[in-house]
Amino acid sequence: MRLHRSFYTQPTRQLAQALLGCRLVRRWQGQRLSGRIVETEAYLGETDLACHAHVGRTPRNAVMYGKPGLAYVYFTYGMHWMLNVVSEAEDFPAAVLIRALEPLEGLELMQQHRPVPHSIELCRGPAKLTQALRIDRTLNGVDLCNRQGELWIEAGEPVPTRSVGRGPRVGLGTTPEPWKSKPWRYWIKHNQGVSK
DNA sequence: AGCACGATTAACT
DNA sequence: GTTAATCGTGCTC
Repeated sequence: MRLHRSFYTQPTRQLAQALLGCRLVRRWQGQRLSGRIVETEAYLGETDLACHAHVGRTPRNAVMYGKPGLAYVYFTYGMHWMLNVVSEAEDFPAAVLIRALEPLEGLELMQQHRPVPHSIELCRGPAKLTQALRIDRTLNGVDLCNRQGELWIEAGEPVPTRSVGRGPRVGLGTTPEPWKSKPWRYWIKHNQGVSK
């Protein structure tokens, strides 16, 4: 069952933790490609200088101002796509970046999209999982709650708080403090699918 | 019209 | 540890 809209209206950091253990599903050529979410990051509105919305509303980040439960997919470094889930209320620009999955279904197709020696490496990174699941600009703005959609999230075994690791977000480069060090990255402790 | 840079990855030394 | 790959975006001129 697809997660209901109300799930995505949670406060963003809470949602980032609640998404751990859930199953991200992509329908591709009639088959299911899926993985368990094991690592996320929260991006929290215009005041968060690490968030794309810190410059205000632009054509690129407009989806983040939309309904909770939309997919915000953006292009970066000239070659990579990143998947985010829009959170909280409409007009408040916040989202959760999905950074890593533990592959569950459709591993053979994922290997065709992204050949690797061991299946645990298929989705161990934000740009790796979008390659493996064939997520790109065509999915920017799609509604994860739409019954007809080709991308959605299903509930999983909840992860107890004691099993959730936290730390600073990755790759922020020139983002000023204190935003650069806010511990808004979450992962499942001791999980092999978490990115390096 | 031109520029600097990025929520990364893989392939180097 | 360092760096090239590669191009859309937002800002300056």
